[in-house]
Amino acid sequence: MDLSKTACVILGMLRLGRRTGYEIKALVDVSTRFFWAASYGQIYPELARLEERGLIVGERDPSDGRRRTTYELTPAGDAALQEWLTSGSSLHLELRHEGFLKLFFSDVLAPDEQLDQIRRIRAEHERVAEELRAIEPRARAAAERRGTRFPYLTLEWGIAYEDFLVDWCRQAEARLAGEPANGEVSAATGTGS
Amino acid sequence: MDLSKTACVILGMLRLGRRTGYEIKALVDVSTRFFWAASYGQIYPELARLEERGLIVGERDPSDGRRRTTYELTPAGDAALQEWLTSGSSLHLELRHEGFLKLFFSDVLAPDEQLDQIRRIRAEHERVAEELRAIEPRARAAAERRGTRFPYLTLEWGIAYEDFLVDWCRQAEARLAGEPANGEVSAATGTGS
DNA sequence: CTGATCATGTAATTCGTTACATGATTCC
DNA sequence: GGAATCATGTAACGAATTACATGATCAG
Repeated sequence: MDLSKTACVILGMLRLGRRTGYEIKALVDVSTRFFWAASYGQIYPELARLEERGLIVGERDPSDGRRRTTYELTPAGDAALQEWLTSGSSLHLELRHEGFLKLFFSDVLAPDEQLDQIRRIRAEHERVAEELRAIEPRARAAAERRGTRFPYLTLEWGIAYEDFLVDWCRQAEARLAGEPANGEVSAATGTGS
Repeated sequence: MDLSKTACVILGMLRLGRRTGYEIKALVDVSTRFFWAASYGQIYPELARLEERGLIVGERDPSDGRRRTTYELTPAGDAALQEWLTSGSSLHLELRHEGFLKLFFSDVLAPDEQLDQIRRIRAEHERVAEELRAIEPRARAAAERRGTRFPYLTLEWGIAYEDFLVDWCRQAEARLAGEPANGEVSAATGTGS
């Protein structure tokens, strides 16, 4: 079938109910965004392609004036979603983390700047963790209303994930602050393995 | 200065010593790849641009036959690297995780397929964790040889990160296997909070 | 009546991967 | 001699963001 990942996101979101492109984008922004983002520039063209392929159907709201098209899955679209979900093909996995990239090269910095580097990473993840916790009540309500379980589970994961990163930073900061900048200062003590 | 992230990777790698494009790519593949990847299609054009801007200089190996150009930082390149490292501009942070995307939509699957979904995520991270552990001895040796600390620290992070993901999956699997598919079967017990 | 939100779209650009082409050298 | 590795590049493509343009509706 070769669907783009954006197409899969759209099919998945429509499986939860008929929606406009605008609504899909808004949903993505409070749910999958943290592990799979999507922008208008991807969503609208993809909606057109999916309709052309018969995987979704759009219905133009007759109340003309503000134009508005809600889409829903066709049986073929539902099948395509199921196929993607159950196919064992290799999972796209990609991380781009500028904070750790900077940290990787931080040997050339002064000790206090090195610490700052980690603190900045931590601040970033504290911010995201907060963002996720702000979403949590809504997600819980949606789960009960819709009788779904996995959107909430992935949110729990997101919170645990951000908390892990924050904790790791804290520990690294402590280690870095505790140990001398490099082996030279207290070479006598020796760091055993 | 507006450098591309690929440019920053190159400057950082050259800061560790003079290298060819090929060597930079090989280094990236065993170090930053896990949080910042780069391909030949990015590296070679970027090397040309950086030389044009005077941030690096290439020296063509005179032993012609196999052509080979090693690059090193200019003082301007070194300054540009420092500036990027210490600038407080917002950090690019992006995750694309198809496994969790599938998990998000997994309410439509049968219970055993739901479990498989998490197992596939876990298998993936177990694989990466192994990969990182295989790199560890080389990284430790390189750290001692070069007297650097942060490349090794980020590797430690990578291992802890993958281990965290594996653990989370294991726990989610246990929860999912333990609890009935949805509230209907044993609604009497009630899931407190 | 004004700003926020709903709503749809496109164009330009950037970023990045993949595949291919080429050829030398080194190790077995 | 042949396979693996070293080495450099480019062309085509795909993925994604950003900025822009447009306009309706709704809440205050």
